[in-house]
Amino acid sequence: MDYLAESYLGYRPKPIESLIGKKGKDQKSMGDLEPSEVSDYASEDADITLQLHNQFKPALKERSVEELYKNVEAPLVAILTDMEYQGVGLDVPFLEEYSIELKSEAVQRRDSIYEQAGTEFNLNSPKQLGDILFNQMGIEYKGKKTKTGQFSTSEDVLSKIDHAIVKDILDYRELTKLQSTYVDALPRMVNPRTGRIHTSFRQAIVPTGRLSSDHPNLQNIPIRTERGRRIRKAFVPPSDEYVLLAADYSQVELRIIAALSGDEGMIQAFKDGLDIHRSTAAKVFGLEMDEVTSDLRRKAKAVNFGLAYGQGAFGLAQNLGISRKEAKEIIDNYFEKYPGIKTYMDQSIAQARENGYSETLLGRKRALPDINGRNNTVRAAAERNAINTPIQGSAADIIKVAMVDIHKEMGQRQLRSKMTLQVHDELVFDVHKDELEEVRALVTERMTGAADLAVPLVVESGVGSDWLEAH
DNA sequence: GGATTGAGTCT
DNA sequence: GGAGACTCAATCC
Repeated sequence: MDYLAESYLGYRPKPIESLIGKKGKDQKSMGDLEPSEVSDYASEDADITLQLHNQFKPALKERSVEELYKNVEAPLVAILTDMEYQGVGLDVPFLEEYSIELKSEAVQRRDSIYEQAGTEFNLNSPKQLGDILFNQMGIEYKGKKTKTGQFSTSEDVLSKIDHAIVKDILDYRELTKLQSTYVDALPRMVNPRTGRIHTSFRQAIVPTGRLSSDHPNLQNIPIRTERGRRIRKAFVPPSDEYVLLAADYSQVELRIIAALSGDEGMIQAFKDGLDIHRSTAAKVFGLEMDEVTSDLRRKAKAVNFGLAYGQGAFGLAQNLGISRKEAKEIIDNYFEKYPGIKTYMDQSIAQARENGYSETLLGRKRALPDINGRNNTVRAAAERNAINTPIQGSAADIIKVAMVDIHKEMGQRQLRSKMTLQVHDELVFDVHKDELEEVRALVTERMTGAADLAVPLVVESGVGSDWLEAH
């Protein structure tokens, strides 16, 4: 190889260390190279590829992740490429109309704010806004300062203030966020050749194994508020011969917690197909299922949710606006009723401490060098990673397996339908109307069957002429 | 002009 | 003082 390259092409192979460095921050990826640093010669590329192979082959074996690589990550590369090429349809005229609507609303809010402040200023500057509200207008400030010593004007702080100007500010923020980040930005990203939006899915960014998406990020399209949701109406199929299919895993992270922990109570709740938050509330607050109020269900839901992140009493209290004492009681009660989960979380930390890493369902590993550190804050963060990584990462493993299965089967059956997006627990497809029932069944079956856990995996799907309808 | 900060969007 | 991302506008350097 070296001989051929050098003698026939006058090329001297570069040692691989010059490209990837030995370790840590010295590492350089192909993406970091200037165009002038990238070879014009296929032989040099091939040589570099071989050297990378020689580096990574033993490294994969060392970490026992050859199967994960061979069966999941490597096949996924071409699938993501297909999805990126396929792109998604965007209804540009719809967004152009919506932009005008948002703009006129925002202007009304802005003028109202200036009038109440008695002055005009840069409303988009948190620094100027904080000065106006808490110095000039004399509104009482109850939050904590930012790390640069400024007043925080975050939604968290503002929403606790009872003042008309604050409602206008929060409204203005929502309107301008939607407009600048989505409604105006997305049409500019339409590829002139395809007339569609082509995101980039990145496979090696997130330490837990999730994908990320950028240029544009299609994994954070709004859904929570009414104004935000409307943006999803702009995501459309390629023609009227197609519809959108959206399929998502129901409560996948909580199911993974149940399965990995082996907690009998939570496993049984999922086997029985119960409303898990209601079931949790009944257990924790000592009630029958039909005695659970919406407020108690909300609290149980917050605990279930915070669980996956290693959240403590402080965080739960903050989240629910209750006292630390009450939050602690709820959490203590929770672990008493779900003892398997408490044990599992302690074990997750203990195992990470012994190994120096956390591990997912398919053996993906995340190094946690700070897990034995002396700095309490840093160590606590590593302990939360030790809890969260197997949960978030196993969910990532599972949907990736489903994507590989579905893509393969769709290819073998020569279907015209295409997978277009992945949003962590959801897959989106352009589906030809003739194939709708076949694809819906295939997707549901493969997603459901992507892992064999102690609890069932449940998939919900919807169909529509836009992304909002498909949900 | 690039990097950082504060804010806000998603799972 | 809850996990993981990306983007925007203002501001800093």
